[in-house]
Amino acid sequence: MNESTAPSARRLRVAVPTPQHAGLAGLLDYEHPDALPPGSLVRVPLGRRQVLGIVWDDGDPSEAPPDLKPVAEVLALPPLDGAWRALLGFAAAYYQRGLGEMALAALPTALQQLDNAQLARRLKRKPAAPVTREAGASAAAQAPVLNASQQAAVAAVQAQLALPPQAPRPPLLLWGVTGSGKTEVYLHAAALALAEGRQVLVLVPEINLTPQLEARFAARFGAERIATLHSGLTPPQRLRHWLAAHAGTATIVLGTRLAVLASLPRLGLIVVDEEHDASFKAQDGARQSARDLAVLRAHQARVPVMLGSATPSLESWHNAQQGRYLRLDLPDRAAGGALPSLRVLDLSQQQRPKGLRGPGATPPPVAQALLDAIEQRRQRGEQSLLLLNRRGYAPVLHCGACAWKSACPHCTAWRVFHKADRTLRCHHCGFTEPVPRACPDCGNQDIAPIGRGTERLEEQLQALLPEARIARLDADTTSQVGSLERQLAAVHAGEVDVLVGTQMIAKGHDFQRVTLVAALNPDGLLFSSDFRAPERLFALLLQAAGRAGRAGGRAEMWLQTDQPKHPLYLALARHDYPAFAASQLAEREAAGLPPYAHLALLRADSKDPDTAPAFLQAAAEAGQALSGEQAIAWYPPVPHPVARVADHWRWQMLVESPQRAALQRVLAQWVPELHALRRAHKGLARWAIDVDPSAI
DNA sequence: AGCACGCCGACT
DNA sequence: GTCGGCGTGCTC
Repeated sequence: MNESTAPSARRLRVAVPTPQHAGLAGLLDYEHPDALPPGSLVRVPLGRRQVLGIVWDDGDPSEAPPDLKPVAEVLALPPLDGAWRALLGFAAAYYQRGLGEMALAALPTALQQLDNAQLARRLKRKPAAPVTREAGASAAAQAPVLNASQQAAVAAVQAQLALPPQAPRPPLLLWGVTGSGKTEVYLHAAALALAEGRQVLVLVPEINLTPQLEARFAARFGAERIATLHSGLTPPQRLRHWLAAHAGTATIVLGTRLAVLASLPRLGLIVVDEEHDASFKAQDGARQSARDLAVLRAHQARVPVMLGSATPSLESWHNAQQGRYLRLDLPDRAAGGALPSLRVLDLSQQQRPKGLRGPGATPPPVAQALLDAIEQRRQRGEQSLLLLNRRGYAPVLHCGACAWKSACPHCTAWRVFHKADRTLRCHHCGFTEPVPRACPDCGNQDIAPIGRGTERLEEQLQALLPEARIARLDADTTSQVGSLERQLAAVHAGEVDVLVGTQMIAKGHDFQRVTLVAALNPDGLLFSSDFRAPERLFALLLQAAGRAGRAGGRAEMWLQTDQPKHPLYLALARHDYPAFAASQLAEREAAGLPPYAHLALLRADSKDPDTAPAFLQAAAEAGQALSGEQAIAWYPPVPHPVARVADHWRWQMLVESPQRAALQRVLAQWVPELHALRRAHKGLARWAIDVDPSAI
């Protein structure tokens, strides 16, 4: 045979979006006439459909299957670089997912529908030219003068940027309270990376927080070089921004957790703001932690990563104590004004406000002393912020005559009474019905709300303070687009005296005229079964305290509690995060929890009550039978804290090891067995492994 | 996961 | 007689 005329097709190994559950390795072989560089995006046939795939490498020709299908189309895009592929390869292995599934999920979905003609049209519409090195440097020069601690933090980034590639770069943990000037440090650090012609990735926990940070970056560096990436974008927007990052025309990429897997060919710096925030851990799909992947990505790319927080995660704090991270402290409130002083109100000692006394009366939402303080603020034209972490009118309805309660027929949960539209709503499955006029069981007319949500708080407070202008901010009042901005504008304009809301009001937004912040019932989180609950509570309360007027000198934070002597509140009153972290770390060590142990959770659910626990039991036995690893603890299956949701029974089992590597090895052996086990448990609806779960 | 094929109940 | 229920099986 004549080699020069025979079309010698190349064999390519392509990552395709086949979930690991399909039993395929994730890489499938295709042929193509020409060599294609790894990272090339291709359209390939898979079964009866065509899918987007990523060329991973040239397969070994000696083990080629006989009949390979040809690549259908090669997308006219620069290939994804080796650093990106290494990151995705690690992430897929670490979180026990298929490589193709993981890699394709990181690409904008709109990319899958585009053909090359459309792609060419999109690429032609180039955004404005990237700012030159000189412009980046001069922008930094216009920036405000930094205080000494801010300068030290920026210098740490500068030093790491100047290191030779192979030198170790410990992640930088920027510790500073609200108002200490973390954002200014990010901006200066970004200017340094931009001045070297590199891209900067900035991660924030929530979509709500992107606009204000985007505005700060745009004002400093120009809007045209910024691309945002978050789930609030339309598919075409998301594609446009992703392409700008991939092409390098966007030099600042700002987004939520999904942005950590963006293609950034000239990455020079990663910033993770509010690094402790639980939103960085995905609760679906591969359940990856964007903060952990950011640290890994920076390490692989040999670039600095800066994690910022007033209340760092215990993992990061521990890493700093161990010398693996470098802690940088911003001790002062740069914007002026001290943190508000904390006043702990012992609820058992407090007088009930007038008008809500007497037998059978609902417990008062606020003690008389707090009510007086709110009224004083109102008369001075200052604002108060009331935090109640429960939306709706009342968490449950109850019949006074029989035992009926507003249970959800599909979940092990109560349906919440929403008075505004007179519905009972399940916050787990969404099941909604009109409120019954009488008890569905016995016909009794006397069905009463038990407990209090923000809706009821607003109503009761209005009765106690008839002249106050009260507004409410929670998921129910901000569901429409633009309504959050509208309501925030009203608060800023001084049209509101008292703002009532869920934790939404504690995050990110500055309220200059607020001089009183009160947490009305935070005790629930003190005794939650979630081992991270105290950490979240401390962060939430300190963050709420930070909302109060940075300018005004007499801001106060009040806290209503039945546990006035609880160590968490005492540490909070002293603004003493290190003491709190030390006590939490001691508890974690004693209990064998992260960061002293590494966890993986196997979750399963089934429509019938028996299949999920039976599958997990078999999985636990299969795990215990695995060879070798000594340092692994296999725990028995237990029901999920909310045992049934949307007619599915949810169970989970925990695997724990003091060594991350040992856990990883055992998971890699275990997962193939789970695929086989799944086939033996027919009624199983779904199962998933959650590596480094946020709660157990 | 998709998307087929493949056999058993209520409808035009 | 068909439309469609989701059980089972495959995708280089």
